[in-house]
Amino acid sequence: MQTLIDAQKKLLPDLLEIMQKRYQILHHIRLMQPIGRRVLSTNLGISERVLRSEVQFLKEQNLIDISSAGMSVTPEGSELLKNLEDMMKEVSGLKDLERKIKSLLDIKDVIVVAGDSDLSPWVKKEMGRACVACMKERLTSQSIVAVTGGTTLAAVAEMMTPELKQIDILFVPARGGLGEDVKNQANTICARMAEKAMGNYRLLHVPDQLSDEAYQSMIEEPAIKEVLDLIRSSNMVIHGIGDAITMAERRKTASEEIEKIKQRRAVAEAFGYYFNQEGEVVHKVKTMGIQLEDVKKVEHVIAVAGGASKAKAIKAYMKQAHHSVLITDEGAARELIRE
Amino acid sequence: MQTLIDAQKKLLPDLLEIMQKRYQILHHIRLMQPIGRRVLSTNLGISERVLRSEVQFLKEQNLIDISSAGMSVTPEGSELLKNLEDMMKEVSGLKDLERKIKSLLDIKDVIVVAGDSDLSPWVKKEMGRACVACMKERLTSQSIVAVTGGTTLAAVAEMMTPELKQIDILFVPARGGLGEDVKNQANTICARMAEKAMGNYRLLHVPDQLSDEAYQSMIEEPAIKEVLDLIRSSNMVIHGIGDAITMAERRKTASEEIEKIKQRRAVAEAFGYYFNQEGEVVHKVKTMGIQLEDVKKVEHVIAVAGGASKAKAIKAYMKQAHHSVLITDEGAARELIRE
DNA sequence: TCATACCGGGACATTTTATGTCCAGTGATT
DNA sequence: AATCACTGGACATAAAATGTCCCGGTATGA
Repeated sequence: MQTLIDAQKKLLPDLLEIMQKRYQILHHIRLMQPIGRRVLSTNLGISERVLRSEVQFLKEQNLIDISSAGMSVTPEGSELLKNLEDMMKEVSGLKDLERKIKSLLDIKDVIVVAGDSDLSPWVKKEMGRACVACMKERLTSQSIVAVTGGTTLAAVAEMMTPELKQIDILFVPARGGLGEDVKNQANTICARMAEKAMGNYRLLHVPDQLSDEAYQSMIEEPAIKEVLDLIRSSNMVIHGIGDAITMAERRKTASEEIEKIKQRRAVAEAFGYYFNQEGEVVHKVKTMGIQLEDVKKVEHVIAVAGGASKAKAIKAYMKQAHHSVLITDEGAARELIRE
Repeated sequence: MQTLIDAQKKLLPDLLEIMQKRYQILHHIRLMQPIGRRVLSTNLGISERVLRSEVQFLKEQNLIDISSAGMSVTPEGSELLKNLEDMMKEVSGLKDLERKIKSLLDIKDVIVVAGDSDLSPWVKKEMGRACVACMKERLTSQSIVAVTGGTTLAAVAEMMTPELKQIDILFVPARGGLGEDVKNQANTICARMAEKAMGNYRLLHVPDQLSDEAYQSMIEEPAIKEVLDLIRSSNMVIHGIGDAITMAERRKTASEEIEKIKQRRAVAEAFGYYFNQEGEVVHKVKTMGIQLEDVKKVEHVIAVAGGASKAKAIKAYMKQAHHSVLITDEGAARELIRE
């Protein structure tokens, strides 16, 4: 296939451009459906008129439906997107990025989606979609999936779709409260994801701040203990990666702790752990649930994080996570390579 | 790969058309280089102006060179042609033809090139090129290649190129004089092919008509004997297939022999043997060199013949040559299947 | 050495296609 | 009922493709 694409690049570069344009349009429609021409055209940065011509074409090809509510892709269009995804990545150089980053960070697998989530919010959704596809590839029957919080994971949850094959999936939050907004808490996301996947879920109801005694007694609670056991026996973990300072500040972290984090030069954060540039743990939020050493034993670990601003954090975290799959975006990927 | 192309076709319905057009242009340029626009455009049946646009494009892509002598393909263009050959065949249905004919005639391998050598003379060249490629695939070091005469074989010789790998090839004529024009005699073609291939060759200088005694004494000649031994130990035979009557008439065949050939319903001819519809030998020209039973023992036998008019002959001959590889053209192939 | 035929490429009219611009009609939502 | 975002028709205009003509250069053969 590689040779075919290379040959096409030489023999019809002009057509490949058109193809990319149409693919991108279809892609965006799927992402934002139902959507109107105006919004879409400004989003894609092309004039409304040319979008209109293309849209008409896509409609004639039965790849999209057009209604008064806006445009949306047909099953056929969806199928097409799936079939062309790899090739378009190849054409646009994303595959190349993936290969480079995989060898640069020396990790299991890398998926790079187009765009930069710092600049365009929809890129997160795209990462979410990629993550879901990645999950489905790796899930076997009777899986327990542990998820963390964060806006990126929220996007993953939003893009979740029910599994067609009869697979029982149980979603659990990876760790207890880390001090986030309700919307971005692991519990919320866990429930949302399970709902979208038509799977089951268990939650971990633990207050953020706990005295040691209370902590010990909670652990002994049968209801809690059961969930904790499930978490520890999960065979897939999906988590985000954050910039250390940003995360610490977003959470209601005590100022002395923030000081400590800064002093120890933490750059990355993931499921409550803070890492320095070398990938060493310099701080951890005290809460129950999965621990770093547990994660290393989990079969599938998928890290999702994008945006040029997170490149440094990704690099640092990945230094100790060669076992993981990384899902990121073009912005972060290019930044990673540039360094 | 098919799904990829199908998907591409949905996004770009005329992709294949354009690809085929450009491929065909490049292809023809290689075949007829150096060539000018006018000749090429009439040959391809497209207007000179659109050819000009395409040619300009190909030049910009560095696929062809343009000089005052005409256009010729660059090494890069040549590489591209090679890479795309299989796929273009698939697209244009030639691969399909190959498969059908292979099973229809039940032979080792079939290569079909585009066109009909009855209608366009350059198709012979194309078969020649295919034959050369086929030879190179099968040749090992230290090969002896026996070739016959005929215009088709002359085309093969013209398209011969030096072997890059250090392979010693010795060319010999398969059989002695069969009564052809000097230009199409096995000796001539043998020498030409060796020259083009930068290989060595031996010739077989025997008069066409010989009395039995003279024949016997010639065979004993050391110089002749040596060549005959080489011929019999050859590991590749390249030959054409002709229509029986046409061949008999072209050669200075005695009228009583022609009568005999006609009476016995010969339809095919190859290296001096005449075959009826069932593939049975009904006559043979008496000359030295390789015999039919020798041919059956040769490792690689390649038959080259094209043109709708030769379909019947090909079919007949192949009935007793399941061991051979057939190189033919679209015209003959379609005719073969139609029957 | 010269004539000739073929070569590429410049120039421009003409046709076809793509794009810009404006706006009418429609269905859903508030 | 009013509003809003959506589609789709219409038409001018810009751009690209194609047809047509011709020129100067160069290789080839007389």
